Amino acid sequence: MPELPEVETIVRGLKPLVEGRLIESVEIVAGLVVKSPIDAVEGQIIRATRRLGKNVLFECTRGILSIHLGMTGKLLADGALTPYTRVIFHLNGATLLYDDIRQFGRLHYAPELPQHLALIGPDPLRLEASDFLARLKRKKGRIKPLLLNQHFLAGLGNIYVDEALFRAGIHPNTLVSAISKPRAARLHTAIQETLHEAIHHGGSSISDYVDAAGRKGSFQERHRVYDREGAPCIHCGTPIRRIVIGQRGTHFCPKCQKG
DNA sequence: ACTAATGTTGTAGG
DNA sequence: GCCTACAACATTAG
Repeated sequence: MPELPEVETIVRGLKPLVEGRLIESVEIVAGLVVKSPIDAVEGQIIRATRRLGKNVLFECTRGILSIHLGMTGKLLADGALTPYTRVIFHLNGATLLYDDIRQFGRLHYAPELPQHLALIGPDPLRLEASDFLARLKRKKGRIKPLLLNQHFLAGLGNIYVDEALFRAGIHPNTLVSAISKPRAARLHTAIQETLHEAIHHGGSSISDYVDAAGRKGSFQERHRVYDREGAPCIHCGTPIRRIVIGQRGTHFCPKCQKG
């Protein structure tokens, strides 16, 4: 569910509500999502809250609590408990809930940034065009699975890859080696513009996503291809097509996005 | 009943 | 080592 813009929106909402607070206790309702002894954060203060790719990081007094929301994870400040509440963080003066229907999310605690997070790729919003081009040049295969790979760039998911490729006029099946330099530069711009606009609109709420206050985003109303199979392309009117690439549903305009 | 869903990871094969 | 396909994880919605 939550890609970079959704996680960014959650972190921005959470920041003023949790930073500086003491984690008094942690209640693990369902242990499936908990991957390391996170109750070690009890008694620690949340010094900073930030996003790393699609992960939410809570930098505490003596270590880092990292949360990946999987497909249906939610972090809710002072929300109501549901049948899907998996972890409850009791803070001094606030409650933070981790809700997750499918339980694909993961919570970790460690004194240092865990290896699986230290190895992810750069943030697409902080990546210069020249660096993006240099990284692309070293890769083989098709562009869509590459953009979904968190070791290449950290934060893009299925929605924003389809949207960015549409804006750049690139067919999702295109071999990376066949993308010209100007076209790759256009892709870099398209990725950043799409992410910035999505953050501005509070992310995309397709089915589950809500921010830390429980509010939906509105960027789904501005999707140009994602979840628009059969609907007319905003540029040429051609029906948007849906195919499968790399085992993921892929949406594109067959006229505006040629190989 | 069947399929697909905003994600990641381990395994196997080319 | 790199890339791809597939299954698995658990649950809901159409």
